[in-house]
Amino acid sequence: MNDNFRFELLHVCKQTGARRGRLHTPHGVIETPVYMPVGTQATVKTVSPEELKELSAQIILSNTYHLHLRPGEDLVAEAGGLHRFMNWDRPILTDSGGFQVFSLASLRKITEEGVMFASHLDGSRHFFSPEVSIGIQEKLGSDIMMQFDVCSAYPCSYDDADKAMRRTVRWLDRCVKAWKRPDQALFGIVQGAFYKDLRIECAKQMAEYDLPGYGIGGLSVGEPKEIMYDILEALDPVMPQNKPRYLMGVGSPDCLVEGVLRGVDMFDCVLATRVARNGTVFTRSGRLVIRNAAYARDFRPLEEGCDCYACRNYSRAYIRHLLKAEEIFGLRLCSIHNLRYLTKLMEDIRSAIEQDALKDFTEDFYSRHVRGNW
RNA sequence: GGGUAGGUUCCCGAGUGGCCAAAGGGAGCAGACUGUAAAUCUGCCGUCGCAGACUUCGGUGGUUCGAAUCCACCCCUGCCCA
Repeated sequence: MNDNFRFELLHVCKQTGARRGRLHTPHGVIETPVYMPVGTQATVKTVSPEELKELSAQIILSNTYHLHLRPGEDLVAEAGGLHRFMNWDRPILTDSGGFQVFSLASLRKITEEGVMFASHLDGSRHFFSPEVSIGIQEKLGSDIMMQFDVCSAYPCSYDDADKAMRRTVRWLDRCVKAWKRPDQALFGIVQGAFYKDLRIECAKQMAEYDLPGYGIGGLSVGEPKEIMYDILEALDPVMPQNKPRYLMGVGSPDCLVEGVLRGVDMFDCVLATRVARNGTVFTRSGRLVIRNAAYARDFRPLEEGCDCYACRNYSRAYIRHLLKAEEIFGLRLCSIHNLRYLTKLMEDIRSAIEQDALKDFTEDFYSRHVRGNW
């Protein structure tokens, strides 16, 4: 490919094999492993770009399907592209709409040519194909485009997984052919559901395209975590060492740690911001349902020692009050905290890798979690 | 003082003889959430237990096999008139 998206593998943790890398893009460098906040509709819900920078977000996601429906890629292009439109000058990754084929399953029909959607907004019909998705993403002007893929569910029969994986590979081929702009990267997406042989075959086929990076899709769709970890372990040795690996839609703090341990470089997840809006925050000792009555008179910050804007200035009792009173500021404070929790977690992970101490870090991470989940 | 409309489970508010522990909201409590159709969704919400039992609809006393619902008196509240 070109040098716009050079990936440097800076260091491999001697304790764990985890990767410390650096991905170059036209809008700046991304230190990996990285967590990417999700801004589906050209905004990370409740959080401004300035706030995202303050909490050290390096890159954010946006979404092809959603922006196509509203406001439309032509309008975004007219605004000068997605970066200018939303006032975010750091890298942007756009998902292809493939996930909406999965999550809006009741509203679409898939054929080899592509997918016909009934818009979730007004029922109008929209056809997506590899070519259409790439065309939209080019108009949006994201730094990293994702291929249009077929994400299978859990559970999934071998036959269905096999078909979805092979179609995804064929669609990658079409995406590659449709892809024109050298200032945009294209990532393939490894599918194959929960079958290691399919996953490995998919990864090997996609590696031949020598893309700037590769996603791992179709995980964290309801399967037990151990199954996801198994798949990641199977993929680690077969995915290109010199390219970033992006585990799509993951995740919770513990899944980020486990993913890095298995060779993943990039993550995105709505969990942090969604859960924040629903009254739960991440802490080093596990999740805290901050809207619960237990915190009504707790005047400590969400997390002692956290450097985020919420923790520097407000108490649990105040934030709980805001949430109970349905004040928007509460949603913002929880979102900011959760995003900062994850960006800080990744900073610490990067540092641990550099020091060949990610195993120690992981043990410490779990020793703090009183509840065992997240 | 007269008239009138009312007093229902934390609040609002349905219910006007049995299908009522009592609709529906709200509040409260808890749970879920992983490439965002999510500031959403689900559950609990008189008391104790599995079933079931028990105590409730302003108060007291009646009518009735049976009353939140009918009758009498009393207490209280809103509005109108004096």
